[in-house]
Amino acid sequence: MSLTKIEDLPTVYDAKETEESIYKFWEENEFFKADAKSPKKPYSIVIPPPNVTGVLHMGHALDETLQDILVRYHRMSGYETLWVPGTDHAGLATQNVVEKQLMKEGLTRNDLGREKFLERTWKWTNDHKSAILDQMKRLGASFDRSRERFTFDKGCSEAVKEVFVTLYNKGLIYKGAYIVNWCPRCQSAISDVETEYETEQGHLWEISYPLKGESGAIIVATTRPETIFGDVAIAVHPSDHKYSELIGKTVVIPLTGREIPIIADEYVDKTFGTGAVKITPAHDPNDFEVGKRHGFNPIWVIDEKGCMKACGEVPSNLHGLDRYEARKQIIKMLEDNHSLLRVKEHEHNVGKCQRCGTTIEPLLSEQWFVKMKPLAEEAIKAVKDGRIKFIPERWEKNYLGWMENIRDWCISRQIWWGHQIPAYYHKTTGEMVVAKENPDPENYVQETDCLDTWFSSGLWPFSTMGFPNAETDDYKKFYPTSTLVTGFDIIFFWVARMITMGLEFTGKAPFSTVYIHGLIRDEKGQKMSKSKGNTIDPVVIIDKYGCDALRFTMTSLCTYGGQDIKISDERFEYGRNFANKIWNASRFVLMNLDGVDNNDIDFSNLTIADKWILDKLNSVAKEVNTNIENYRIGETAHTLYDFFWNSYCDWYVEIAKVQLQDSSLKLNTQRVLRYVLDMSLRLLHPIMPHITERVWQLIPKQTEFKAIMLADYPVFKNSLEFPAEAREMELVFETIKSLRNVRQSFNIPMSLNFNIIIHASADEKPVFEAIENYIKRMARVEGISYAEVSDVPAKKSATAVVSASKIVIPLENLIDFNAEIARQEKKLNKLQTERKSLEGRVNNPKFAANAPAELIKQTKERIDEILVQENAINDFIATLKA
RNA sequence: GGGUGUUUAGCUCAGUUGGUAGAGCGUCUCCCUUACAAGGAGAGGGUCGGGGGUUCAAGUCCCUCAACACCCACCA
Repeated sequence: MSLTKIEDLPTVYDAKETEESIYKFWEENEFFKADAKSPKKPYSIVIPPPNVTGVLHMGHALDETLQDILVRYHRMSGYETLWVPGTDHAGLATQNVVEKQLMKEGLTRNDLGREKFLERTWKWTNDHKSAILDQMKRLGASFDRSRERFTFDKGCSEAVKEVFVTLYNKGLIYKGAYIVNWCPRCQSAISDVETEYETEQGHLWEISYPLKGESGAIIVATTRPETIFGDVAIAVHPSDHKYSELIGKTVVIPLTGREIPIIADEYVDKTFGTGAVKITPAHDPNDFEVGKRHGFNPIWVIDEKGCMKACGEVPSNLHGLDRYEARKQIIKMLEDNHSLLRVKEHEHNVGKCQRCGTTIEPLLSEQWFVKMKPLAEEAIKAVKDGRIKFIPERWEKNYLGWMENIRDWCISRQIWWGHQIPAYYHKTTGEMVVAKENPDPENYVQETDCLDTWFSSGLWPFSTMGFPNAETDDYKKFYPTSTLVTGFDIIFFWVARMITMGLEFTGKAPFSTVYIHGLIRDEKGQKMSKSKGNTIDPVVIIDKYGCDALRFTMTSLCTYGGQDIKISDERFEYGRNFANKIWNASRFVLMNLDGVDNNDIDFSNLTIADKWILDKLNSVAKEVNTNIENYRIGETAHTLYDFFWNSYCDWYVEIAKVQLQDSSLKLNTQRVLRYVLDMSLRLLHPIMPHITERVWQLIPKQTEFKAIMLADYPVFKNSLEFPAEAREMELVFETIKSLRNVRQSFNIPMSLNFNIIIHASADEKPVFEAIENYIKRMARVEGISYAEVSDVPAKKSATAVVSASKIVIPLENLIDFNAEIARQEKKLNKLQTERKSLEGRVNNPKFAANAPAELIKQTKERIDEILVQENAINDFIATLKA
């Protein structure tokens, strides 16, 4: 890196310039590359692969930042760290994109045919495959691009085939006809988790089915009258007296006249609708079960496009009609026929395709399923026995609840873009073979269905490490992975399946911790979505505020409970301002390091301020390590912000300005300034990688590290503990603060330096003497003299009680003495209130009996302290009034 | 119907073994004090959703009610 002259550094931090050059510096030096042969202990994360069709959004920004923080922290903490990047082929999503392109050309995928369509989709994919990962570079992501993977690459295909064939051979994958969620737009089955329910205002139609051969009818309530042609029976509850006479009789379907029986089934709810249900096994999951129980053959009346089927069961005028159009027509026909008795408003939930929002059609069809129950057992156990831990813990319950009631997973999709199911059918006999390769391409054709895209993502933690080959260096070194970072919205889609598959195929939990963070929402708490137009583009934020500002702001908003995060554009000013603070404080330090040597701090020549900041830094290092280890990332950000801004900048740097004037202290002060800056930057680096690297490269020092990202992460050290001095510094702060308060209260201009008299207690006097220079400079004090605590303070003075001492500021005619009396009385009041409350406690015998001795001691000490201060204030007031 | 989360300063939210509340922004004063006005100094502001309980002591634990958000299930 080129070392810019300190004096040339701009006074405003230039994020753009910094981020570009710094990221390039890391990449060119291959600092992100992990070494599978390293003797260091491993830490690994696999990225939740973003869709190839995806564009970087705030959710990624948060997810990737958190991963990068963990990765950078562990890298600096001595782990051989690997972060595997990659993308997901996103079956349906990608297919839709390419189909849309074709549509513009007036083509459909069928015009091209499977092979040509795949060729085209591959081309599109190859053009876009890495775009989103390139965008993630803007986030500072330190993933190892040399290991970039794709869920549809060769290795992943191998893994998919291995897993599919094995599960099939174990009887855990089966093919069968079941009701699935069918998306008429995507023209494919989708899984249960891909179906989202929305409450809609609909209707409940009551339709009369006349009895065959006698008068009377049974009235059935339905929300979907268009399915009546697929009815195979009317069901009533066996114990429903209303209908007991009718069970076993035959009714006639209105409009077509087909005859169906009335049956009894426990499934029916006597209290809902009319208590009689039409049974349509081909188009309703519950009806399918009922139909199966009673041995009915399903009748299809709606096709894959959501249109009425052109079959004998459906009146010919409805053939090919869209389901909703057909519904209208049927209502009319039923009305004309006097079969429609009543229409009621009815609120109900309607399933929608997660991807396109189309109302799903429950459709009986032949699909492939994974038998989940047996697989789930181990996945439940692994979480229960702690092999896998969820952070925050409450998601465990969520996960377990789902796993314990898991249903089979429909994995086949009627699409072309994806892992084609490795099943082969004999061209003439139809015999099916499931195998990794076609046993005989002459005579066998492959199953046309593809797998759910989550099938391959479910293998991600080990397919990226070389599986099915368990002997690769990466697999041996980095599998199982350490932490999985993701949002709660894909626990079922992805996390649960990785756990299941990982345990089944590698015998190990694919990761030990699942760190679940909240979702990013807009300032009103609404989900961000393109359709709502409330999205915030991370790239825009980075351009405007800088990547580190984005990262810091988001990180600071993360809570341990994983609450959702509300953001708005202006929020990022927080991070930007902090970055600028770091920049300017660093500039100050760098500008004041002239003549400094390469030696470490001389511990025999430390001032109490030096000791205080070192002690503080030390405890911050301890806290930060603990917090990161425990996924308290937000607290980490707050701790570092507070330390750097409030302790280092506001106090230590100001004090250092005093010490730098003293030739006996200058050199060591420079070393302390440099050391604390260095360590602060290291502590901050995982959260704000660019600015810390940039500044760190400018610090003149001897170090074996080429970059801050490779430097040791600061940890707690006994040698940096100075508890006594840290406490003494409180006197400095209190003194200066109260003097500033006096100045403000009486509008004394900064230009006017006043003298003070310190009525110091015996044990505090030496401390005051040691800190005289700080007080003088930071509170603008001209001269300091001393008196006994017991001495009567001068008249016409403002006063401040600090600890056991009092500070008197003779101000002659400068202040309004009535105002000063009021000020003192207010303070007195506050103290008295506190004392009374404390005394009440101490005088309570139960408190004395039950409270810890240490607390009782502290309380008593505080009371004594207050009494001393109260007396002092009373003295002042008396003097003023005299 | 089942479950989870939220309710703390004007706004957005922190607050890990129970010991009388914090930050950022905003507000009010003052200040361009040679790192930083994206800054510095000072100030004001809360009966921690309501009610009850346990305890010497509750924002923190228990019960209950209310409002809001989300998840799961899905009765035609």
